[in-house]
Amino acid sequence: MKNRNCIIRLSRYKTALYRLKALGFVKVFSDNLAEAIGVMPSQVRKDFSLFGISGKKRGGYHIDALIERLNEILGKDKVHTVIIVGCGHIGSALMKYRKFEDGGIKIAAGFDIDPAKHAQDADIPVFPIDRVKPFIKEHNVELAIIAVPDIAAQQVADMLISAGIKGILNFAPIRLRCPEGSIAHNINLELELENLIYFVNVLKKKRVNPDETENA
Amino acid sequence: MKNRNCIIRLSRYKTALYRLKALGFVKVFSDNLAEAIGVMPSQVRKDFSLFGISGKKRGGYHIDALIERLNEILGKDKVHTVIIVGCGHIGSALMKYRKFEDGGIKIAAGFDIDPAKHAQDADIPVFPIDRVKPFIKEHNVELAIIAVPDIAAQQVADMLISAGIKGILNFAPIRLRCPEGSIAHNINLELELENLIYFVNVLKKKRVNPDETENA
DNA sequence: TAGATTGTTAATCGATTAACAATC
DNA sequence: TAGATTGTTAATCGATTAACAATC
Repeated sequence: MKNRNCIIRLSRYKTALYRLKALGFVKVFSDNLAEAIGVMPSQVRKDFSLFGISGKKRGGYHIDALIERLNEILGKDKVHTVIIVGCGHIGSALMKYRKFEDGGIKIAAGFDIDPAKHAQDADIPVFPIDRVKPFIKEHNVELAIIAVPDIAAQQVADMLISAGIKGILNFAPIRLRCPEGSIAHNINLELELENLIYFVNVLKKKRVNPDETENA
Repeated sequence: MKNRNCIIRLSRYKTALYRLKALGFVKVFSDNLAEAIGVMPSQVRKDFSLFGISGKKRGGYHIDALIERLNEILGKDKVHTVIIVGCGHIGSALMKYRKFEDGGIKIAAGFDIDPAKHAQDADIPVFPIDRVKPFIKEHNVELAIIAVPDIAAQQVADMLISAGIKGILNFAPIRLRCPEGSIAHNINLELELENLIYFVNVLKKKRVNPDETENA
């Protein structure tokens, strides 16, 4: 169904389509897209049918139309404004992350508790944290990135949501709880690395003992 | 089975266990852990049985022993050395990321093509990129974080793997292909935000039309 | 003992894949 | 037309959940 994996695949199809387009292709078949992102052709057609995307039997899908439709589904047909709360190492790196801008995501401002981080006249200004609520309301911001220490994260999230934020991308190593009507996705960097370490170890054991193979 | 989700759950159990331990608890039941990370108690017991972790009927699991066992399974019973290739915004933020150090992950060095980034005497030194191969071999490094521009990422990955790297955590917005015996996990920041945007839009549609509800 | 909790087996659920009729 | 490709239905697969006997 229209679960997280499915939506992620839509993004990947889109990326692949931009590449094919740049290569001069005009239309594409489900096999091409399947191959490009590493799934079965029936998965591609299934995903598309879920969103009412149709091609032409024998003629495949028109790349331009498909990109446009995918962007529409993913909400990428308009620019989205995002604020970043917590301008430490991670937060300020994200403020300067180019792919956001290229992808129609506008980082409007940063907020931090530390006066040394404040920079009201910078390209992307950094304001004191107590300015975040009025800022959200004034600019109708719906998306926020949280990059504060873990102990502060839930409190910051609650505050942002009460001010009108609907979606949070959280880099603090804690799973945020959200009331209905808002949503948080968590990126836990240490967990990702820990996970990788596990699978590297599995790989190493396989080398030594190729019989006891288990799937990774 | 022992898939990615299962391993991620092990990490989450571990986090929850440290918290319970800090709160003074000594033993824990499958319900407590289930509650803590938001799964069913039978999921917890199933996960544990997959790794031969056993408790006492009626007595639950001993927290200290459980933490130790989980760390062992996850390979966290030893310190892991990691290098970072690409010391731009993201790369240098990760170099300073405290949670890695706290979690027994040692960032040994950074590497960058840009001489302006080099800092051979810094706390975590940054070397020219052509020093990476000898460095990997000399220090037996198996893990790398890639934070270079997307066009360079695959080439860098190939080079690292040929030098002995087994696991790559990739921040370039491209899916790395790896030969057998090595593995890459990809973190695509724009895709994460795009995904969040989609689910926020679903939420907003639900508000307007609560009937046509679909699962997020 | 009675009651609670594990460990495992069986049932359910949902997502992926295969198959194939429709049709260009 | 013959052959290729879609769109959808049915089959498969795997992961999660429920159930329950064992036992502390």
